Amino acid sequence: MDEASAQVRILDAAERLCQTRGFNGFSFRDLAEIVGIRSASVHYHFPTKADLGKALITRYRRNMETLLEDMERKERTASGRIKRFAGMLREIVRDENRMCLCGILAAESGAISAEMRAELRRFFEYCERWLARQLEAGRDQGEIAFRGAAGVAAAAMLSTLEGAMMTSRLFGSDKPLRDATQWMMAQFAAA
Amino acid sequence: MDEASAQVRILDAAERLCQTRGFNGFSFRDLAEIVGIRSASVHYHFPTKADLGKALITRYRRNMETLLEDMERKERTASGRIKRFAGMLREIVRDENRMCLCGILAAESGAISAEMRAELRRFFEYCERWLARQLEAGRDQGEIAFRGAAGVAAAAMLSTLEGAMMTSRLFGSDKPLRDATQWMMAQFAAA
DNA sequence: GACAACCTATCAACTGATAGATATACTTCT
DNA sequence: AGAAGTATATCTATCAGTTGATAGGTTGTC
Repeated sequence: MDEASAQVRILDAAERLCQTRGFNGFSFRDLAEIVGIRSASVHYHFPTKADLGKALITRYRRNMETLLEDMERKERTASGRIKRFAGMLREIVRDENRMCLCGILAAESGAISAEMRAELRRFFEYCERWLARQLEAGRDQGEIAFRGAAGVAAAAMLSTLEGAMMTSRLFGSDKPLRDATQWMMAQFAAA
Repeated sequence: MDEASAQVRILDAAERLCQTRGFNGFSFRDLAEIVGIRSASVHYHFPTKADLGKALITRYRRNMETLLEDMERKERTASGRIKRFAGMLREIVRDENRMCLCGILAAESGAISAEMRAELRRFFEYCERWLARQLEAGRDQGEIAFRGAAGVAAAAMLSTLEGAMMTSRLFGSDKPLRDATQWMMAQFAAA
């Protein structure tokens, strides 16, 4: 038996399916089949699909927050931390050609609930703030160079990575994402 | 009455709906209702949804090719042409918060047919080649500066723009895309 | 009379969602 | 300790609505 609770296993299955097929690309029955229960039991844990979607994003964001905060302690240089962040995204693409959960949901943002959208925004805002913090720290250390506001650069960075994930997925290779990461790091390299 | 043929009006409606809700976010009946015919008639023009999707991408790509080739004649500087390209994307976001058709389909690429995916790749390859050509022309003129292969820079550029479109859409504002465009142009500005 | 472009009518499959029964485990009371 | 009650998590069965798709009839034009 799987040790994890049904709730967790439902979220795991939903996350993977959403990352590969999009939010409208899987059903409660798909989840039920994977988890090994009936679709009514999935509804017991997440009454509506919007509830499930919201829980999905919240968990994804919290997990990302934990990972990034851990990284802030463990990785010494700012550019190292940013590279590791990009590496996390690369792992997602590598594993079954998945897309960032929030990236695919942002693309589908016209087809999801307002609550899901609000939660999504929080994810992007958090990532941007984190990246901006790394950029500023790197600039203070003379390790990273850039002109203009750190926030704008961080947003552009995130856009580049999310966009490159999409392309990588489409071409079934992590090369576009690797290239984009390298190009981007070069933009921020101190002269 | 609308002058355009039913086929064109179906594609117009499908394009808009796909850009806002994704490929799984609209039905043959949605299209029929907008165009003012019955869903069976939509199937007459496009037997399956994959057929429709493929036609959608092909038309979008051909249209983009025409626009970009025209632009190559009309706009004198390379940076001007690239800015105009970004401006085209901005217009899409501004108009009902739409997303680039091929961007949203790339995000959903796990949920579409192999034929659609192949057609999608052609779109991205074309855009990348076009951007790379502009970058090289700009560098020759001393108007644009960058290190490394033009192809890699062009791919990164396209990723940045597509990613920023996603973010703009999510936040319901074209500011992220505007900021990303400006940041990107600054990266390529000749010193 | 042939063809293109539409129509009506219908299909089986799938969708998200609900009502209500059942089983199991933990409290609480005698 | 044992009975009774309660909460949680699952089940079966079913719903109405939507989906992509098809068969076959109708209309209008060259």
